[in-house]
Amino acid sequence: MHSLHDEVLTRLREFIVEGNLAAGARVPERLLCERFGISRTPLREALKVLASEGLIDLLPNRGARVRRIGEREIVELFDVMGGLEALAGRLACERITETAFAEIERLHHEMYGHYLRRDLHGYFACNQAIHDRIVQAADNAPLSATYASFAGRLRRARYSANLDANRDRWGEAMREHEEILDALRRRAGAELSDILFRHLRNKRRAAADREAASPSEATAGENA
Amino acid sequence: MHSLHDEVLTRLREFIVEGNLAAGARVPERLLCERFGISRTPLREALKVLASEGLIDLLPNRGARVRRIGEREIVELFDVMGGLEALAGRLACERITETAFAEIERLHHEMYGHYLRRDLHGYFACNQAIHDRIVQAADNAPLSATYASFAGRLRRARYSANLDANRDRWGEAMREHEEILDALRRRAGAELSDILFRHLRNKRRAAADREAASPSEATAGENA
DNA sequence: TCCCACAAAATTGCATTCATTTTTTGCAGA
DNA sequence: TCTGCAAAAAATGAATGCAATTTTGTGGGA
Repeated sequence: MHSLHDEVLTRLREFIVEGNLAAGARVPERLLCERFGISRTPLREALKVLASEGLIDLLPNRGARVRRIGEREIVELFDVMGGLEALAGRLACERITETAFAEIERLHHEMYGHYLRRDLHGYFACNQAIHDRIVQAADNAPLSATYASFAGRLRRARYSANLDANRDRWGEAMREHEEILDALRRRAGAELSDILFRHLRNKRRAAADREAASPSEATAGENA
Repeated sequence: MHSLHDEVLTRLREFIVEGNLAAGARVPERLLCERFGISRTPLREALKVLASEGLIDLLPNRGARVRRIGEREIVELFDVMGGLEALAGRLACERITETAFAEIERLHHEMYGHYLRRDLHGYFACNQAIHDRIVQAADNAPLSATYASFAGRLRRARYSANLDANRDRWGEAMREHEEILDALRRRAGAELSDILFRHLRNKRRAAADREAASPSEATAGENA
């Protein structure tokens, strides 16, 4: 689709998710119009959509502001992600093909290699790939879309459970992934569902701990 | 907020969810503008949002059409609802207050009364209320919003698992609700989560069976 | 009768314009 | 210097205008 609105929507979403605008900052219509080389109409349409996605707030007569995500909301978003992954795992157990499972297994072993070599970057890439593959294997379009949307919101909050700062958690996460693979191999849906939710919970806890240790701008000035 | 856009969005969403527009039908901008007494700009903004919510399709240069929901997608939506309720149940076990639980328990007994009296209408009202209370008890804003959105999409498809046509299912559903209340009472999160997902699965299956028995316009002409 | 080409009408996407509201600026008075 | 207020400037919300695309209607030819 070569719709101007859609392109602006995608680009603006990317722009915000990537954190190019400070939290709480005004989203300057005029400036963005110039940046994208369009008039206000399509930009405003995109803003309404982004607001419905929860990325920005729309204050009546006061324009759009990048949504400020507080501690509380991050916890809530993590829990929803956990619920969605739990669902994905359960559905994946019902539908996953042998080849798709083999691919996840391969990624798992590759990830283990990164773990042994203490290669954080490679580990994260595999980790993300595995979770994405599980969602893909669930083969449920609305689920995939919702998952992507929430992942974007969390990414905007710049919350990466940086294991480097919390090495104990790394081993724990690796063990959890062993359980994940095992449950998936046995196609134990309910079990995998439970493991995945707890996995996300632990990830959230690790992120929270890390945040408590070195608070970033995400928490500072939250009630400004 | 007295924003024209927001009011139009809400009204138009309601209008579509309630099924006032036939599936696959064109959404006539001009007509709706007159009906709502507004110009095209705020209406078009609302259309973009509704498209992002999955209620309508936006074809480039061809206007908006009410989204046609096929069998496949209904199954997918039911599964997501199941996943969301499963999550809500788990979170509710962690956070629910005694008074909130007591209210659900009361609704449960009231529902049981309707069941005994074969009062389908009262039964459904209580049933819905219980599920809503569980989501409320989860106390998670993004979850509540997502749940409401999916509920709307399913409602648009006019899928009510009409127990009247499938009396066997009624008893089964009632037993499942006994399990739900029991797990919630024991604050058994993982268990409740599992029961709720299976509960929705069974509801979906009942709906599908009923649909197979007497196919409505929702399935007829799906590939038109 | 059926089919296709072609022009008229309607519809869409986006830009521009206009009225209101908010925000900033400037200045008088304490 | 600081405060309060009024006017200017800017920004927002919505309507209108305009070019481009699609849809509809009609007539000619097979």
